[in-house]
Amino acid sequence: MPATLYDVAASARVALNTARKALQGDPTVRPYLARRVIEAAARLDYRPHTLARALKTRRLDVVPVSVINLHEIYFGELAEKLSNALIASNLEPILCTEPDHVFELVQTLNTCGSIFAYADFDQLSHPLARTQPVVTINAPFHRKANLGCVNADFEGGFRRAAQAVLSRGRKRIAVLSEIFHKIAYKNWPFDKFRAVERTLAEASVAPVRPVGEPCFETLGRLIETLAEGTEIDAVFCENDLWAARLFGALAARGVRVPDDVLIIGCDAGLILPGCWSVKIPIGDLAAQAVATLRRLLAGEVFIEPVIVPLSLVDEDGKDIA
Amino acid sequence: MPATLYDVAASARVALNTARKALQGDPTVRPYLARRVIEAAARLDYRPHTLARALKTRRLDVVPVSVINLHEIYFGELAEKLSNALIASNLEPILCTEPDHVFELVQTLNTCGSIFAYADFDQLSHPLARTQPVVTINAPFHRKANLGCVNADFEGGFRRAAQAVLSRGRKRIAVLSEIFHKIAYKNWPFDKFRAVERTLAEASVAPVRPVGEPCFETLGRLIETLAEGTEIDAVFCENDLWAARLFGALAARGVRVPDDVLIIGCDAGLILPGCWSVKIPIGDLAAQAVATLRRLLAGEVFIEPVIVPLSLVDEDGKDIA
DNA sequence: CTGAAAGCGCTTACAG
DNA sequence: CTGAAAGCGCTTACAG
Repeated sequence: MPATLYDVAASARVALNTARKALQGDPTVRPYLARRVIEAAARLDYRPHTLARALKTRRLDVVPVSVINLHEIYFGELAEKLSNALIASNLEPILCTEPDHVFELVQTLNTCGSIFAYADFDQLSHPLARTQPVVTINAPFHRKANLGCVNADFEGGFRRAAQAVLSRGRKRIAVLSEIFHKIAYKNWPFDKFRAVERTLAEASVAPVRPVGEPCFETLGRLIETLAEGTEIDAVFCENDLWAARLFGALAARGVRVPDDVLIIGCDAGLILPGCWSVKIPIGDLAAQAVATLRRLLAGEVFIEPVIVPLSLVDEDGKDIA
Repeated sequence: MPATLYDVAASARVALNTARKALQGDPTVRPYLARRVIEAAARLDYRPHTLARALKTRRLDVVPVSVINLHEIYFGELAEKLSNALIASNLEPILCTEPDHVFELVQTLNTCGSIFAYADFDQLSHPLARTQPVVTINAPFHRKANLGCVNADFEGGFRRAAQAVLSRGRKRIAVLSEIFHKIAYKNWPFDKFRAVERTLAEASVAPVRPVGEPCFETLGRLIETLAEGTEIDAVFCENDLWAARLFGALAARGVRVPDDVLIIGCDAGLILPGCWSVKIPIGDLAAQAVATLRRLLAGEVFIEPVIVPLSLVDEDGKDIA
């Protein structure tokens, strides 16, 4: 049975409230009493009971963090960085994989705010913001009380990446992405590859893609197309893992990277020789998200969206102009 | 202000306790009253207050899960699978990146058990097991009350992998692993590559490695050694990411995979053409961990360790004999 | 500056 | 089968 505040007070021979004040460093407690209390607490290995406190104060310093797809390296790293940033900020992170689950938690525990790391949850995050601060990461911005918003600048990042590819004289440019294949032109707000398409269009370069489809959906399809003799000299991939798979498939067929085909991945976990990668500054996203949450908790109501820039790097992590 | 049980009872014109029983489906409540209560609860959008309940029952159905290094694909996937398995089992997962943090949570919230997904935390998990069930994943087994243990069979898996490599006639076998380089022979319990070494030794094959070192620490070092003319025809890598990096470095130098060098990765996230990978059944680990926790919660005190087998697969995910 | 009382929302005996 | 009372461990007025 762990010691309660009552035990501490009894052991220090003071009133309950005095014990509490002493432990919270309230200066209105006489020093010699405070000392007695603190010693008693140490002796009894007293720890405040978070539940009881939260029940009374109606506030648990717990922040549910919704991060889906933890098996993807981007989300895993984001979850880790968010956790660390919250702890450093004296908040208790609770990672959830299911966004609905955050919703439940918030209704049922007295959480103090939450963070959503995915675009598609307006219908969850907005009602939540009526009760308490919510920060979204890479979700569309809405000007709304208690709602913060931190976004990576996919548009700018991929525009610059496309320009860099064009500036190297590449004109037969393809996109390999299952997601873009599925949701292209569906008004998805963070459509990396639409920025690429727009940039190509401005340079009057038509992307290489299967007739009637927005891009290559599978690696097999892309390789097939190459084998049929269609020329491709650069490929934007959904992420670094797909970039590596493409690298492997090309290497197995004797296609040289980057001489024949330049490969551009994303997320910077793994950049193979000659490849490029668009780097998402995950640590910055996490830090900005927690900073925004802090501002909301401190009472700010409307906060402008925070935009975090991306960069384009080579295999050594060096910036590419 | 959310509705409380008191509100529901008042609205249904029954006593507090009757309302509670009705909501919990207690058959001793008269049906017509139960109906009134349930309707009132629905009308008021009542949700039981988890904190208050836990304060009284001294039991929160929350399971802290300690998973470090979430940015690594293995841990990310494990965290995700554990979360899903716990939710499916009606327990509330709380993911923590810091193991010490779990310790704090358990002392401070009334959690009902916890899961540690890393080997090195005996000094945390064992004291915890005095209070409540603890399940470790890939940690050394200790016969101890309230302590469950689920382990992947690294020894067997890598032994079979090494045998498969030998059976293909490869004799110049190297290991590329920063971790093994650091902790080899330090009694680390899940030393994948020690199993490889033993298997080679039994076949009287000496591993290829820098003089006086347990293995290659960096990719650069391995490539250098190859360039100097040392023959290597198979490399065990720490994981699939390093396998891919090695693949890339070899491809850039015109070395053929697997003809010249066979690459064996681990974790099966990413297997490039011609490579092999030792597959850790993460879903099974998670399922077994939750099942073990359930048994401990149900009152079993001593549980034998659960061993989950690994498999060796090729780029298509097919088993290799 | 200190201490006794009420109450957060629930559950658990227990009396009717 | 139903309902009034006590209490989980804290905090928050408030009286001394």
